Amino acid sequence: MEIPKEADLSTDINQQLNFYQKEDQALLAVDCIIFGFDKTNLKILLIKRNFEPEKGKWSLIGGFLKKNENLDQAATRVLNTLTGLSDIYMEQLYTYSKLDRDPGQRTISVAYFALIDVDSHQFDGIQIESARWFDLNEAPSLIFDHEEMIQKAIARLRRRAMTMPIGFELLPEKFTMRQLQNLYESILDKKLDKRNFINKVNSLDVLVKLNEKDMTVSRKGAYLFVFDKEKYKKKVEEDGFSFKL
Amino acid sequence: MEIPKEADLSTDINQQLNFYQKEDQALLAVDCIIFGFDKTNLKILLIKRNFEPEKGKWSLIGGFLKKNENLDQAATRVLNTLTGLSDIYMEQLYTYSKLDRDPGQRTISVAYFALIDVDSHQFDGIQIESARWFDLNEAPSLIFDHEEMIQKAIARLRRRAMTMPIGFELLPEKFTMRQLQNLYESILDKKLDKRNFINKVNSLDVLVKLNEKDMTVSRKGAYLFVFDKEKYKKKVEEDGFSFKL
DNA sequence: ATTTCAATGTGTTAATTTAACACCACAAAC
DNA sequence: GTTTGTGGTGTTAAATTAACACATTGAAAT
Repeated sequence: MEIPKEADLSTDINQQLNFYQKEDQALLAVDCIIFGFDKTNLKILLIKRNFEPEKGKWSLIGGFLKKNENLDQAATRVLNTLTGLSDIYMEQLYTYSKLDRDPGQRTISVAYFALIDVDSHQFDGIQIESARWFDLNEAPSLIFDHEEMIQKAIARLRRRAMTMPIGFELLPEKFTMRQLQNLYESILDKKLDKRNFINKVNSLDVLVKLNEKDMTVSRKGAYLFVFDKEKYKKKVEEDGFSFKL
Repeated sequence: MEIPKEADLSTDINQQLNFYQKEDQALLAVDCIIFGFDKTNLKILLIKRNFEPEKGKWSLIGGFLKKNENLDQAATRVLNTLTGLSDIYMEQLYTYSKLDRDPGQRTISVAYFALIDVDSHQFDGIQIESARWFDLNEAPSLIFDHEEMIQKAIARLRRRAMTMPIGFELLPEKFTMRQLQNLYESILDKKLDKRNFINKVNSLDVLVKLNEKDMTVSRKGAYLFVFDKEKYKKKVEEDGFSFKL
């Protein structure tokens, strides 16, 4: 469906009628809160803005909705354009609409959050020359309402992590128990008991222990695990099983 | 902040610069999922559309975002205009952006859900001549993606009801334990054990039992309770207490 | 006056879940 | 062969949740 520009309206007789033509229009943006995990810490990806307004300040990556795409597509496109990444877990978070949130022009922004494994995905260097990973607590101050967005994203991530197996989006395919626990400790921002954690994870019965060790992590090495997506799906369908950590 | 029309852009030199002027604009709507409770059943408020497109079909109440208001204000205004109600619990739900979701014109819609007590709030009759409360399972089929919105709203309401004391927004100030339980059973769509429910509610210690009975409800009558908002707030602040039902 | 009825109100116990807790094993470095 | 850092493993107490049944009330019907 076309959105005729205002100038086109009068000549728009053979197209779909425009029932709402006297209503105000607005600029719609998407901003992406990108969480990453580097086997130890939870991080977010920020860029230094290279355009006005607020050029040179740190911000979330973002872009504008185009007339021929929906918001999910816009968020995916923005993420892909700036990082080269595709096939990433993304979820709509909240829509921000304060009148003066963007001094450049009245803009409504739909925030998305994304989860990626820092180590497995190498970015195309050109696209991210001004991008950097920041530890959650060490992030610089950001433009507009981007910090508010991040706070909400963290809260959402926490809730999701407790009830859905999205944590695995942040890990490489093979991971150690300790890495998984580190991830959850980062997300929840609290220490967990090692034995209770393992017991709990094992009771969910959706991990497969490999006959393979990660030797980089200690003298002794640590067994690697993979998340069994199929088994998880089957459980959800059959027993109405739900991931609760 | 003004949003200049496209036609104004060339003359817009004394105003704020428009950095993003070549970007597409879009029409932004808000739609409200209004939940009500009539002491027995959970209901939603729908209206028969009296304008094109889809005139005569049932829909959520909705309206367009104006350039001088944010989305929360738009949702509040829409609700107030159509029902006369103000001071209502509202919460942003999700933003819908499928390209052809509204055949009238490409429109992005931000859904809000609202909670009101059916009996305490009498509507101004004129504004709602075409509005009706429907039982959740008896709702007619709706225009656009409004049914999808309702499904999401129900899911959100369920989650909220388990962790925040928003249920009380749906009840009159004074209510019986049975009404409270009916409400939760409606929201969760399952039967709860009477004694366990009361034990749980009492253990939260945020209700005050009045020396007053609702005699309409049975021969014997049932004690009335009120939710002690102050006590609740104090608990949240002091002990980090969280409402968990 | 007695009975009926429909709804209220009230506690205990078993089952499950969660939380607390400590020691040995291994392999590399020295 | 001793030290060192990390991995790996079970049990018990505490807290929470779930299951469960019967007496009370007061109006209405007889």
